[in-house]
Amino acid sequence: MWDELKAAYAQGLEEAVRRAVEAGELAPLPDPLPAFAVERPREAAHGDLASNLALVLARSVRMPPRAVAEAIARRYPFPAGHVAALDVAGPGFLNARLDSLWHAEALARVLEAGEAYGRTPPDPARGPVLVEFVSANPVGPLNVVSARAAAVGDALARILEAAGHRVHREYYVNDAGGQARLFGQSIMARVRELLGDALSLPEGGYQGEYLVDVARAFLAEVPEAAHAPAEGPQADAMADRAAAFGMARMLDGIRASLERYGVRFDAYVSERELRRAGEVERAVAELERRGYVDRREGAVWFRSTAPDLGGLDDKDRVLRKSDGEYSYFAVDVAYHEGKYARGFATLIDLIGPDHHGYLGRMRAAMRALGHPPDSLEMRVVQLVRLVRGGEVVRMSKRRGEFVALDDLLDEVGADAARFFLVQRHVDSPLDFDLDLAVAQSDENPVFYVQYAHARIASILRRPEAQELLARAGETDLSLLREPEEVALIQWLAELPGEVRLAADLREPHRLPRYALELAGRFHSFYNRHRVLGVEPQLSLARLRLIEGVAVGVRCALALIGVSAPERMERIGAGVS
RNA sequence: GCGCCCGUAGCUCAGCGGAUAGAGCACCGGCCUCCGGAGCCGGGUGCGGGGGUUCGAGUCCCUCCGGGCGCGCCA
Repeated sequence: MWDELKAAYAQGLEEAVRRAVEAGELAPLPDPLPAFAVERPREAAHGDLASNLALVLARSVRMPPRAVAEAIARRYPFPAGHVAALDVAGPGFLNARLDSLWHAEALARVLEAGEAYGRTPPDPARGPVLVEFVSANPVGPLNVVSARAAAVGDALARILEAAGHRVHREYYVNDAGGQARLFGQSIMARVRELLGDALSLPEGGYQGEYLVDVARAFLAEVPEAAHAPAEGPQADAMADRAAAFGMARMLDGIRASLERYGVRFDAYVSERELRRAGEVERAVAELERRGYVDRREGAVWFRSTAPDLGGLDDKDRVLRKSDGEYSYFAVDVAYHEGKYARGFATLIDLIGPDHHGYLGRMRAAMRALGHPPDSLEMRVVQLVRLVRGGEVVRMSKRRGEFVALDDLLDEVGADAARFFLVQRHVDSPLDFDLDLAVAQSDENPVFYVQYAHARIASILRRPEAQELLARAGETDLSLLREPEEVALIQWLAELPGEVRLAADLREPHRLPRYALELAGRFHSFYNRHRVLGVEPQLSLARLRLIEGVAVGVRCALALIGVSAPERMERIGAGVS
């Protein structure tokens, strides 16, 4: 909403410059003026919009910036847009103040748009975006880093959609290869344990106790597993069956957890299926056809350091190991190539910290296959530490004492989990304070925001409010002129820009912050001014204002998958 | 050693090259006959160091210091 206004202001300023030049107050300037900025100042005292135009022009017209600014201000074509006043400040900024008509119009637009506020209609000219996230190996329940990836990835997808992109959410299932085999062997070790042998897990195997249940179920499903040898080809075959069985089971659990969490994928893509469909061979053959493959030391290599690949990678990568197996990387190349083949223009992967550094080689591969390397993006989702009572909670999947997504949901609920996990910049590590997340207090940001919404709902439910709204004709929103009212409207007007920025920068954490600020401004307003019990016209305008705030809260929370309740249960407020 | 990320208030973190760098928590003091006090208002300290680019640098470049991560024919 600010964008149009900024553009109008910029235009007005350019016009003012032309007039000043014609009047001989400024030296002649090139036709398209040099680039200058129009922005929202951080300080309210600096007006509603500020421009550095005079500072930019100072050098070429050889005048002090303030003098340039004054010349421009004198020639500014009022009335234009909704600028009510212009003044020169600081080193030569041109600060504009808006009139209350603009604020009234801004609020009216929020109310009119309702739940669609802040959303941009899809632009068919832009290619669809594929967001791949979580993609945790199906060897156990999701841990908290996956929970973070799920919250962030889903929020990012929602934000991109709101910004007018077509989005596809995908989970890549690593259900083949070395880890899968190890997983199957770990299950078989548990099977033998159930049959009375001492537990002997393979080197680096999965230690989680939950595999005992998997082993029991596998034994029930495939009784002959009891007679499988511990080693040899038959053992391998049985381990593969155990792996497939166990992974299917784990994946079901993962899907159920995600469902509880409110995160849905459009597709789960199986590595095993990719291999079976021959996509890996095809991708490797295509790289070879294009001249990026070497054979040496018994292996097949991707020449990612080839000079025409732009130095994206610093080392060649193995595609096919000397034992004849494809590397993880080769399969992933095939997977990514497939994403383009399916028509996606932009690929965004959320990856774990252990995949850091993976981007270069994958971009090199995509470039070798003829795709623009910049169209593949990866964001590292950093670690999460759970903190309880000021102490870090230790977690280890290998040792089986993890805290799973399900445990987190049991403890704090989906709203708090998602809000907290999205709140921070993805690539910085996050400490998740479990006590704070369940605190029924003002310190808890989720409650702070949800409370603001419930409070508004509560006011709107009151009979006096209902009555006013019911017989309301035209509401004069320009009655809203108190600083707290203006501050709320201006912040509401920021939402569309904030959504766009969050989409462009791939930074979902902006939305929880936005919501927090909105709630804060609402509480400040509410504490200072009465909505009901003032004169009816003003009361009506304020009712519309708080409706607008509720819309803003709902929109912001919806984009991160957090609910906006109409009521909140007061804990401990018993009958008495 | 090479590469990437990070270093902002006592703590957790924001900060689109702009003006006097902001929130929350913690600490101190105020505010309910009144729409949900799960709230509001006030109080103070900081950009790791040094160069550079710029009218202007927390933000860009170089360098040093400190911390994390990566550098497999693992996935």
